[in-house]
Amino acid sequence: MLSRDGDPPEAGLTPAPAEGLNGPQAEAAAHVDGPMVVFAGAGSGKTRVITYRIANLLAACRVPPYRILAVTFTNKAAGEMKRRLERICGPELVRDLWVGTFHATCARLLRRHHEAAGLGKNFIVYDDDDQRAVMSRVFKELKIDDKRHPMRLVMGRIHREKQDGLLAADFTPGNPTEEVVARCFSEYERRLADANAVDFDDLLIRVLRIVEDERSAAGEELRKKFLHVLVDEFQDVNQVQYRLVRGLSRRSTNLFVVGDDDQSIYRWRGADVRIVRNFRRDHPGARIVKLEENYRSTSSVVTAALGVIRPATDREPKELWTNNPPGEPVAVVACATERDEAAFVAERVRELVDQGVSPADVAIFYRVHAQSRVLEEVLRSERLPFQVIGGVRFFERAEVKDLVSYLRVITNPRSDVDLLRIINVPSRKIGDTTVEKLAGLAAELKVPLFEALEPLVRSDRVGPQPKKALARLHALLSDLMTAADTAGPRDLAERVLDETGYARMLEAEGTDEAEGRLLNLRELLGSIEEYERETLAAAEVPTLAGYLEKVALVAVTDELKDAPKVAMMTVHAAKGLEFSHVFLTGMEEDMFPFRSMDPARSGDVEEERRLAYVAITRARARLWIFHAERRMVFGATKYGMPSRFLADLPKEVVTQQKTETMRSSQGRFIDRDGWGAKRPEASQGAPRLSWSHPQARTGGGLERPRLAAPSSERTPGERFIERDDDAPRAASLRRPAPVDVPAPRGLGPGSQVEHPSFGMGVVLEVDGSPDPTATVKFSGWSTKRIKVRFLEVVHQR
DNA sequence: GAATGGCCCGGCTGC
DNA sequence: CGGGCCATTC
Repeated sequence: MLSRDGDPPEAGLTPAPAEGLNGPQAEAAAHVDGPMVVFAGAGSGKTRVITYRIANLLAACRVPPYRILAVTFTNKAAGEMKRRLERICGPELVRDLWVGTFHATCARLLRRHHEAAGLGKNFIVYDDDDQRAVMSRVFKELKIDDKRHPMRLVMGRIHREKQDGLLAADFTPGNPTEEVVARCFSEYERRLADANAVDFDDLLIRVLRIVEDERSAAGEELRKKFLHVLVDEFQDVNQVQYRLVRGLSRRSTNLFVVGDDDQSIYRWRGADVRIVRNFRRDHPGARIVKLEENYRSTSSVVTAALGVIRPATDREPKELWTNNPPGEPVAVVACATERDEAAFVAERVRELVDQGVSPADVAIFYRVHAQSRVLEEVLRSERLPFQVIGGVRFFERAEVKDLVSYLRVITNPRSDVDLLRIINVPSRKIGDTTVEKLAGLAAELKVPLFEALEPLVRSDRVGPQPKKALARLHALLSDLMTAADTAGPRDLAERVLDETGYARMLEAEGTDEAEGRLLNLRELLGSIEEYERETLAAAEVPTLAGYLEKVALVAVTDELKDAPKVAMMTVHAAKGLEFSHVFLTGMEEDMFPFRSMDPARSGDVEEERRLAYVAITRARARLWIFHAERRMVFGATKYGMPSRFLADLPKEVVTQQKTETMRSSQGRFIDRDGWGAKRPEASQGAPRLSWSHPQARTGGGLERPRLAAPSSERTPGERFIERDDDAPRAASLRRPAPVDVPAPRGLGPGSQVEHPSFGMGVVLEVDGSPDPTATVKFSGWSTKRIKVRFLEVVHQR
């Protein structure tokens, strides 16, 4: 259960056993040898099982924490699991556990083994945006016509290859289009390598390649490192992730996975349900446990969920049940428009809040982000506090990315896309022409753009004005790089804002928009500060690289704050969460199940069905499901009939309702029953377009002031940054071990030291030899014996 | 070299 | 409907 801390059990519901676990749960937590798969139905307490299993491994089996790896689906889930474990086992043991997402875990392992992966130490992680920027440079250089070969298709293809663990060298083109893909693929790879950067897929593939390399010493270390590997949400792993955990657990054979094939909703990004279904086949002798009792929801909700999932084909046989009382029926609400829908939602939320329900116990789900806008507008006008998860994400905002790019250039000057991003922001009179000349020279010299700056200034290829501008930029960045050696991440960020003139540029603008951007930057500084605090609290050294890594890997759900606000998110983002009151909007054919315009990407109705199941099972006590007669989709009015999934809801647990608007307009497109309605024929057309309701108006007076005063943009609804308890423990990057400095005298037990590969550690003992060796306990690693001269002393005892 | 306005095209879910 | 790209203009 990933609910917020301290959630009280709903009135009338049986809480999960307070102490100990029920039969199957206990079995899953206790049998600690060999492979094991747990089929855990929604709300059956799987997080609890994993948590207790780890506690058991630590306390009863005395497994060293740094030899346990637990892979979670989000950073937030990792943080919550750690917090729960701390309460059971105490912070000492928990600190050294490896708990994190696939990506965060791989990033951390890759810091240690960057050499085996052919990466520089301070490699950075490129997000989608960066990947696109790189690829558009590739297209330019290879002179590929974006019309004939749309970039997103090329990138999509490469992405799919990489999800199967394949790189450019493994790709054999079979047709002219693939020919183009192949060329882009290798050029893209080359550019990332030159930039000392990896993308999300690389993060996993690089580690996988090391793990699967029989001859590599690093591979051997990784294969031996973990005595226990546990994976949550196993139904959503892809082939690369599966091979990874197989490799990491091959020696120990202690691979423990928990999943629910009914909740597999990420096939579109490479997840493969067959992996969990075939687990037994792939692991002969694997123990199987099924958790089928739902502790979370009322029986009405469970019954509704079962109705939706039962028609699904090809499921692992299992039967979810609950002892909980029926509670309130599920309300299915017919609405006229999306605005009508939003108004009804807001009204109900208002009632709940007035009755004393915390807004934090309420969530609004939708299939696609685009649906959130109207809901936001109405909730804002009702002064209901809310937070939108995902959508235009904080770290994707231009100003935030700008500052992050500055910081990345400073840690890793080889990153061309970052330099290009900020080369003329704020305006320095370095335009396209100059940039192209710089790129040309860099290509000739075979150096990164940054290193071509000085040569270009010395050359006579550019005029005196650009020369001056380029020289100034070079001096500015060099200064900041020097400053990075001593200043902490937060101070450095502040200096960047100040010395680059970025802050001044925004202040000078004086618009509300600029004001908002400044506010976001301040928030970014706040997040760096928080990172510093958390890292120090964990007795580690905050580094810019550590922060940047964290930034790159925040997941949407990590953004959910513990705040008394209604949470609004896509159903995908809702996975793993639970709320006492849930509003599920947009349950119409073509919307949910979603149907893409592009027949090539026509969705998978089975997956949509599972998605609906996930949505329903998030609700503990009350669930409302909405469908609207018509809805504005991409600027055009679309008429939708109720989703087929509504017809699968058992009638006995459902009440049907209509909004006020629907009642007054006699629900003209919905038959009396509410479902099985026909899509209105075009011939019925004319009157419905002229039909007008004050709320149905588009364009008049209800527009949201998009760039309006930032304060009103942020409250009561706000988009914000993550608060993540799982700070990565990256080694210091800009401080090489002081090889020629004599070992500090008096370095005794208890001293805090830092090592470039292993990160922070505590000295247990030091021998008295002329070139002393220290025994050091590193967080996340076993105790190591290391020459003192390779250690940097952080705190001397 | 920068700023502005028009136009086209995509149009989901996300680490 | 909205973002990104291009052409035009200062």
